[in-house]
Amino acid sequence: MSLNAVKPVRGTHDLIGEQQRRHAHVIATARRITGLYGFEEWATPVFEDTSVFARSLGDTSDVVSKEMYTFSDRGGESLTLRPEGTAGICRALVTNGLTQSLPQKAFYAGPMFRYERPQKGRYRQFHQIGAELIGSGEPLADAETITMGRDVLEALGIVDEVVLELNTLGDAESRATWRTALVAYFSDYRNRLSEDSQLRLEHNPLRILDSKAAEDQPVIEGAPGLEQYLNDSSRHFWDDVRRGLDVFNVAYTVNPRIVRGLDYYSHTAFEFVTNRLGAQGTVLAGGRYDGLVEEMGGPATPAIGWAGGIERLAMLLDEAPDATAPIAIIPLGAVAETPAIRIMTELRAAGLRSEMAYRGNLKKRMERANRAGASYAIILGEAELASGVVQLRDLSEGQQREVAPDDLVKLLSHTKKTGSSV
RNA sequence: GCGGACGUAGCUCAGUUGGUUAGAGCGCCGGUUUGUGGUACCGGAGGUCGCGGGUUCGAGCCCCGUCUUCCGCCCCA
Repeated sequence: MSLNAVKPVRGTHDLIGEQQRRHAHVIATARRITGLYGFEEWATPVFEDTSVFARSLGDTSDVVSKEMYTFSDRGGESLTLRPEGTAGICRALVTNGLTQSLPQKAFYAGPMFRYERPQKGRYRQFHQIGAELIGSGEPLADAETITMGRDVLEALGIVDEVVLELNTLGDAESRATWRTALVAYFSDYRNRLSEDSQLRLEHNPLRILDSKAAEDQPVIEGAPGLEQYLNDSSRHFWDDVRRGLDVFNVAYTVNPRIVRGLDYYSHTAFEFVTNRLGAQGTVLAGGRYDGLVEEMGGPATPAIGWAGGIERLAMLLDEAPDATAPIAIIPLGAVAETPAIRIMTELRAAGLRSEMAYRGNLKKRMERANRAGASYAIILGEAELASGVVQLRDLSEGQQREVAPDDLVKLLSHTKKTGSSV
C-alpha cells in the first residue's frame, strides 16, 4: 500500500470476488425460500428519521446514545442509518397504508449500521436478510415463520451447524408479574451478583439471565422461571407454538435464558445458534413483536419475524459458489477481430458469458483465458478465416477441434461448465 | 466504552541478545526463436518493516502515543 493511500472506515469491508459471491448466494437463497412461503421483497431506505428507531427502542440507554449512526442533515433533522430492518418495515407498512391489507409478508436484504467495536462477524456496516409476517397473531404463524428460517439455513447447507433455541416471553401481563418476582429475587442476592449484573438489575434485569459472569451462574440457577407466571392465554400460545413446530417437523430446544429487552416483544423468541463463530454465535434470530406497529403510529397489529446476519451465514458456507466460467474469444491478427466480435456477440445473445482480450499474442491470451477460469477458447486467425472455421478448444480437457462458427452456440449451450476465477 | 494480542512485499510468513544495500514461498510481469493455457527452467518488478514521536553512534527489533485487525467484556434492536 502506498504512503498516503486512503483507508476504509473502521468496521467496514469491501465485498469482492469470493466474498461477494458468498453474500449474493445467501441473499438469493433466502429470497427463493421466503418466496416459497409467499413473501415478497421490500426495499426501504437505509436511513430514516431518528425517531423511527428511537421509538422502536424506547429509551434503552446505551443502544440509542452510543450505538447508532445518528447525524443531522443540512435542514437540521436528525437522521439515523438503520441499525436493523424491522423498524423500517413497520414504518413503511404504516406510511403506505398497508395496515388495511393484512397480512403482509415482507422479505428484505441489505446493509445495516451499528457503532460498535468490530469483531469477527460483527462489523459497523454489516448485512442482514430478514422476513416479517405482519398481521397474523396465531401461534401457527410463529411456527411457520421459524420453519421458514430453518428452511433457509437448510438450503444454505448449514442447518447441521446450528441448533434452534426457543423461548416464550409471555404477554405483557405475564412478563410484568414475572419481572417483579425476578427483581425481588435478584435484589435478595444483590451482593453475590457480578458488578455488571448489579447494574443490569437497575435498568435491564432480564439480561442478568444471559450473563456470562461465572459468579452469576449459581444465582441464576435459582431464579424464578417465567413458566410459573404465564397466564392461561400465554401458556396456551406457548403450547400451540411448540405443537406447531412439531407439525412442521422442526427440532428445537427450550432455552429459558433467551430474553428480549424491549416491551413490544411478546410470546415467541428464538435463535439459531452455532458454536463455530466464537462469541458471535447467533446466526438467525427473531420473535413476536405485537406492539411495534402501534409504536410506529399504526393500529395495534400482531407481527413476527426474524433477521439473519449475512456475514456470519457466509462464513459458515462450506465453499463459495463458483463464478460462471466465461468463453474466451481469441482473434489472431487485426483481420480476425471483426469476425471474432461477431461471434462473441452471438454467444452473448445466446446467454453465454464471453470475453475477448484486447491485446497480447496467442500465448498471453491463452494464459489470461486460463486465469479467468474460461471453459473454452475460440481461436481464429487467417488460416481459419480462409477455410471458414474456428478452433474450439476445451480448456479443461485440452482438446481442440475445428468447427463452423454457426455451430458454436449449439455446441456450447449445453456444456455450461464452471470455473474458479477470482 | 473496558481489558488483551497482533501489524514486515498483492497473499502466507521468516528476520538470531538493536549492527552494513530487509528475506522466502506463492502470486504478478517478462523470457525459453515470435499460432496454444493450466506443469518445467531462467530473469525481473514490488517494502522508507501500519503511522508519529522518543532512546541510541546505530531501531523491523527497545520506550511512548495513535490507527487498524483479531480475542474477550459491555451491548446486542
